[in-house]
Amino acid sequence: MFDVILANFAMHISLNAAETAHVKSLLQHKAVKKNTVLLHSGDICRNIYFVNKGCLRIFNTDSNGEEHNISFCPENWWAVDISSFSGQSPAFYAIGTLEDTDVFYLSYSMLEQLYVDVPKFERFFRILTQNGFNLYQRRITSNLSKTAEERYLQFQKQYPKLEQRIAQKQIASYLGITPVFLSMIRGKKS
Amino acid sequence: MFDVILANFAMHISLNAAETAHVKSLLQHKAVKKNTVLLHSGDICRNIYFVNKGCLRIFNTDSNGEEHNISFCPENWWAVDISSFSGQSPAFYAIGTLEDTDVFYLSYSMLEQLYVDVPKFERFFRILTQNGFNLYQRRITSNLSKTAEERYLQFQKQYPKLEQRIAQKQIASYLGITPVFLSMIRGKKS
DNA sequence: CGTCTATTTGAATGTACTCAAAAGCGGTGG
DNA sequence: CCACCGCTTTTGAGTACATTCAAATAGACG
Repeated sequence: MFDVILANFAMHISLNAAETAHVKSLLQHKAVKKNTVLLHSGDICRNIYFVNKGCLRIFNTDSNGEEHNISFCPENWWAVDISSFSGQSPAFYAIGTLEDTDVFYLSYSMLEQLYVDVPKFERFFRILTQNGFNLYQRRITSNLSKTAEERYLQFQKQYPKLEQRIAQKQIASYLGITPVFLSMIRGKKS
Repeated sequence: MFDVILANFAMHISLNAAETAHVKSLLQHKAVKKNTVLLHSGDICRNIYFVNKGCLRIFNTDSNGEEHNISFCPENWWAVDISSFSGQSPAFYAIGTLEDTDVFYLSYSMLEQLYVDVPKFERFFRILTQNGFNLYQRRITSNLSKTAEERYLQFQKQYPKLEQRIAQKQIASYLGITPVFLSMIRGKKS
């Protein structure tokens, strides 16, 4: 049950038995059906989610009512609107499921508690934020310099096998192109 | 001399006289000529820079030799390749001046020291990273949904007056368009 | 002042979009 | 289990946004 998330923690910090037991006691779990919204844009992001199974997306709906996916979160990824969560202010982004999904989550107050009880989690989430920062930075760079087709190939590398699990229109939204154009890109290589 | 950077710290943390004196003693200062590279891509990013006066850019040179600006850092901004700095590993990005620039900077070891001596700086730089994370996230979202012209108008808002200080080709590189096309956009509104 | 680089302008091209219609696929109810 | 409905994907034609190439003009710096 907890093995995936404990392995995730272990990527950046080492926990002893007591610390492991403590974090397990704070973690909450939820099974969520496909196409459910966990966080609505404008609401306060009260939880930080870890995907144990399934897939989330983080997206924004623009003034024309069009949704733009900024990130996919399959197994072993964390999802949060960092600005909303850290300031407990209204969210710019929404978070929703693309498949039936199992998440672990920590509320804001639980995480604050965890920081006090096991300070090394400060380090863990700092590294997580830095990695995300870096990932987005590079994504901007590659968006500046690459064509839609190149970005599509990069998506395939970054999210192996995910393409088979989610709708094309979700991928198109992530790439910043229309579903029609993505279909053409995919068509011409076979 | 230190007033701009102290005001910057004060945006997120409060320092007493002793703490202020301590951080002043750790901060190093450098005046750098226009068009100088402070960090070369591939080198290890050993310092985190604060722009006291002038303007930096953070950029990457792609495989075709083309430079892509990911960020401008005028007065009151911080500049660093966060991945390189935090891991003391080779940098993906380069950092250079667009004007004669005055920077304060902290080396990696100085910052580690500062974290030990004045732990609230952990908080300060965590917030800085979160803000950057958020900024880049939103930039990706807006790049997905907006035309070059809309992004240009957004650039003007985000960096007031900066347009007059730096070359058009730098702005075009930031927007992800050619200098030729930026010239056309600018031409048609007058 | 002269040289080098940046910017402007114009023409032709390519990349990606819109609109429209057809085909495919998934879920639901009979 | 099959038929139907709604949504997603494909395909095609025409269009708009942005690029490349080229040449002329303007600016910056020694």
